[in-house]
Amino acid sequence: MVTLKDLAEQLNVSISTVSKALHNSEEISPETIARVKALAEHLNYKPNKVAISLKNNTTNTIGVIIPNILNHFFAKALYAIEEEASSHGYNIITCLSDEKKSKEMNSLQLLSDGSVDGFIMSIAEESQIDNDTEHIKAILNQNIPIVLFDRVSDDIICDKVIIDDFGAAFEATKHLLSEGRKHIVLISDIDNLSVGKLRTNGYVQALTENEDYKETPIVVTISKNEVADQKINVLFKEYPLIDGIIAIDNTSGVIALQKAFKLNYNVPEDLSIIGFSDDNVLQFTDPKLSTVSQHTIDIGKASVNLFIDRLNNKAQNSTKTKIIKTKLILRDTTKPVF
Amino acid sequence: MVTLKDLAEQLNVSISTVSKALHNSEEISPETIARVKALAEHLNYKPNKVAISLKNNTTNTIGVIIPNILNHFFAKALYAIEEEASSHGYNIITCLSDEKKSKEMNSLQLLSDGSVDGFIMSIAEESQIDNDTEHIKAILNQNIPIVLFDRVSDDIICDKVIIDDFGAAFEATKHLLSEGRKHIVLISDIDNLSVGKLRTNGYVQALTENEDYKETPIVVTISKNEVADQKINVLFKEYPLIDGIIAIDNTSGVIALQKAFKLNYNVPEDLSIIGFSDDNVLQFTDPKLSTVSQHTIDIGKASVNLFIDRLNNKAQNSTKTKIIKTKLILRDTTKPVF
DNA sequence: TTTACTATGGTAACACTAAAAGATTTAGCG
DNA sequence: CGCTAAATCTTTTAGTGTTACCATAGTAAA
Repeated sequence: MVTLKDLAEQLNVSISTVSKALHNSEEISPETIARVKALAEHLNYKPNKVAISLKNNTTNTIGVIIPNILNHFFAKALYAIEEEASSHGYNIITCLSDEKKSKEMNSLQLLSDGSVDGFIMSIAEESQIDNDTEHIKAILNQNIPIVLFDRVSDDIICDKVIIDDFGAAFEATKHLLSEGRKHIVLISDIDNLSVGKLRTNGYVQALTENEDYKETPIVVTISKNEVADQKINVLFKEYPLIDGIIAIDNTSGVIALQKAFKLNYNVPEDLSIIGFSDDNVLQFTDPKLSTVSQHTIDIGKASVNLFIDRLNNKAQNSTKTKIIKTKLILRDTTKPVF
Repeated sequence: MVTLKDLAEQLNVSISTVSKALHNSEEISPETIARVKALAEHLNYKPNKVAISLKNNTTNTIGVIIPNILNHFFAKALYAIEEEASSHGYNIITCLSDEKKSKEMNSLQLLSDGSVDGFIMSIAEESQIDNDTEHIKAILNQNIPIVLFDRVSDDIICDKVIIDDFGAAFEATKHLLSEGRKHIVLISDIDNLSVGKLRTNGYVQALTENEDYKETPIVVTISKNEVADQKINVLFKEYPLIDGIIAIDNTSGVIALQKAFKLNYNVPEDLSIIGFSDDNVLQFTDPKLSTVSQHTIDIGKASVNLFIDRLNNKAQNSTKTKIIKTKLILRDTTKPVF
């Protein structure tokens, strides 16, 4: 790479003259500025980012730790984070925790060596199950900012971006009740996660506070080593009266719809289904799945903006939690509202 | 962050003594080493990555430019790249070109300021359509290494990782012929891309070199602003005799299966379908889609390894192209082989 | 000649490491 | 014992690319 030194030598001026010239300093004569810029242009000079980072003690880089990039929600969040970050002149270093605490810890450790100005992350499943977030707090104690999104922890005091998980599930369940559904089941493969628990609570709350609803809430959880297909098949067999499904994770709704179709349920006449999927799954379903839209793009953007606010005001010791609104989008797997 | 200077001051020794002690230099007395290490540990000292990068003129960071992270193939490739890179001590800075030449160019420009040691990338659709890759060549001319994967260009001389797109489609088509299919249609929403063209050629070649096959090849292309659903519905209407489908992109196969099912085709008795999807879509299909597996993980890993080889031997001026084997996985949407 | 200004140069600092130099201790030997 | 040579340990210096700050040379006006 071409350096200031190279330019200075070729132009027979000092390094600091070159530096000033490139910054249009008024101390430097117009002719010199022109000469310097011409050569810089010609040799494709670029200020060395690493040197500037060292000098300024800031990298303009955000460490982004994602639990599982193959989950469409996180892929979309990453998309939004990248877009918003790059529009603000930030690069992102992506780390994938693979839902493992060890990898999460490792990434935090490694990148807190000055590689990044801070982190945007969603907590790994394993960390949530163990309820062990010491490694995250340790980073915050070093005064390195972190923004948590989606999967958060009350134990960690930092800026956060979440959706109203309880409210979203509550509203979706209310909708099924308003359709007159009497046997509403919740399906979840994220039972371990904070968001999963909150959504389940919302569902339960909606059912219990409805006086006409007689059934006890039924929560079907699908764990890592179970196959959703089979579990859902069993569900239909065990609860043939089922007439409403809330699927609170990314994929179960689609699978449930598939199975219902195979088993000749009439959707939405006999059975309504609401998923938490993003619209990417719609291409795979017919009829189109009604979903709770999480506005993932907004989540990503808000995370970046909170992060940048924090950098600009590190001292600020009150933290913000931004709640992104969800939207219940009724498509073809629920009855239309009148 | 704690620096060597901080440690030196607290211990009343020089900075270089501290540095050497931490590197277990034999020049330093065991007691001093112990004292230094104890304090370093206690204060959680970490060598500043940026300073080391400046000194060594290497960042241990790879710039990864992905056209579309919402495409499962690329998400999985990124997953593999991250995993392999981090296991070799490299970080990745992720940029999303969003299929746009301008964003791709921008990312290359910005990161070639010393932020990364080189790039692993797949060419944006727009760059491929315009057949304009000057911006990529410009980086190579600056002696910054690039590994291209999946979407490559013959114009660019660098290390590459690809699959045998022609051969994979050829083989899949051959399989349908061996089933005795007489009306085989190819569906593609990646008609613009190098890989799309190669796969199409493979399909055409398989058909034309088969003497018993009478039909002319039929290629249904789905462009960005068309809806796959509708286009595929039209396909079935226009070619009711259709008995074989090769879907060469990530999603069309699943959609075709959906539609076929709706239209009461018997799969695989009356109609066989082979997709190029990754196994993530299987959860959404019943019967399970037969696919060409691209071994995406291997593609990602191979890219990283080629990249590291290149860094270790920058001078080497012959370039390598690694071809990752594909595998035709016959599931339930094709007839079993006897 | 002093003052004021213009244009440029030099130095230090960011955190680190390699190489050279310096200081101190130890060993060896007459 | 006393001196030197060798061994051991520590410090200084320089360099990575950049910029902020301070210094200086030269010129022109007062």
